Amino acid sequence: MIRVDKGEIGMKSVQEQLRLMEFGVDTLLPKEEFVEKLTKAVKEDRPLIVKLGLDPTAPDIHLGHTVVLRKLKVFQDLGHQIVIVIGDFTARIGDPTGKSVTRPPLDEETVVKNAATYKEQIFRILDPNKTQIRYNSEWLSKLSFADVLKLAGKYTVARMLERDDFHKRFTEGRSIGVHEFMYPLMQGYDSVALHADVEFGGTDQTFNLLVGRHLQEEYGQKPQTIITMPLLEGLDGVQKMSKSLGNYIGIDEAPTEMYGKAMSIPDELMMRYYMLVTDVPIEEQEALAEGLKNQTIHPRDAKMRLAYTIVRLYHGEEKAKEAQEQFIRVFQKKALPIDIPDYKVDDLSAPIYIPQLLTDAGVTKSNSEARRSIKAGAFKINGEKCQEETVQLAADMVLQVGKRKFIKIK
RNA sequence: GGAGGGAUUCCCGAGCGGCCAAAGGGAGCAGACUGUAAAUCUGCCGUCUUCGACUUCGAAGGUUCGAAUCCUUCUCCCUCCA
Repeated sequence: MIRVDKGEIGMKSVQEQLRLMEFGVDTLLPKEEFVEKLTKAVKEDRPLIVKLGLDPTAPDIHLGHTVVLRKLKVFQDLGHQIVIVIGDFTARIGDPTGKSVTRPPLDEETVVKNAATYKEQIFRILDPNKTQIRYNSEWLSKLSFADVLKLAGKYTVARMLERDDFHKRFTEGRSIGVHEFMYPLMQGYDSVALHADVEFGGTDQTFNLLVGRHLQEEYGQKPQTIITMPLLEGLDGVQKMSKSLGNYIGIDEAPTEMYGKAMSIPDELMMRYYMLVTDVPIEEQEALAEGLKNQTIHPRDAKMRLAYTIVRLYHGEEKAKEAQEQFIRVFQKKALPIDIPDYKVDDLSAPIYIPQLLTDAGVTKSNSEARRSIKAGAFKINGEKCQEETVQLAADMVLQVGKRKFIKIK
């Protein structure tokens, strides 16, 4: 059983809490049961135990991951108890969700390392003093084979096969390891072990979350409420944000980088980003949406505020301001950025082969790419287009490739 | 266990002895236009100081003046039968 701090739950009415909780969620079910639970919690001044399970696979958190974390933060601010379960034990199987093949298990060292990185990044959103971190090996590794059999007996193969990805793999003749069936059961058992009142996840987690409900009932507990958050589309506006697709904004990225990336999201996604990855109050979001609709607010300005807000959340007010100024300077006024990275050149006395220099400086990936850029007219020296490959350079010259890559010769 | 099909450049996908660094599409990059949005048009899209050279078509060998294309072995994937 989980230890909980008391005393803060009654601060806001059930109605008010519900409004904040529900904003932006994909599904919350079952609703009435949750309202009942929440009402009781407020009355008894007993925080809800809100669980989020994380698989310590990819340790770098991007905005897509923050969707769920932001909502948890809302719950936390309302006084509820957040419990992050790091699936160190389940990682040995690998969540089969959405996968068409069996995932390779992670070794222990990687799991530990990833978990540490995770924790650090999670706490940039959640309050570490009010968040519990648990590892599911804590209870799962203690189960005997008999316990496991009992657990496995609570669910049927047919129901497992209802799950879309399993179903697909099964009908397509792809292999499903028996142990993969255990994954949802283990995740569900986490809820049992923690007596979770609520479990969060992405929409792709729905099945696993439901298994948790089922198991809790089987073990004589009140089943948890499940809340799923939408998957955030990436910068391309189509596919979900993910590192492998390169369409993400990492929460560790530099302020200007973050700001720029945020400005490049499609207009249609703007309000969605506001809703899912910022802390802008609901009323203000509604006002913005209204303003955009009747064209009293320029989409660019709304997006600038979004970009500003995102940077502010991870780097603070000051950096956000700087990033915004930089953006206006470079992209609206087409001036040079404030701090251009220096690049030392040993000998400026003779003309220099530019492609090599650009590649060495990390501005282009290869000499060939650099040559192409120069040919395409994307290369500028001090703002002047230059199509020569070998150029006599001087100190303090600013070389530019494309719109956003600059270096200053030293 | 048996029979067959396949593996091509970031992805999909043509090519099936020379004209192939390899069609086409997607993604990406750049230019114009803009609000670093969208849409559109244009160029690029293996590496190399590039009218040339070098390394690529699952891996290793072989045949040939010449192979992504033919042969052998190996690895992996798929389909059907049991």
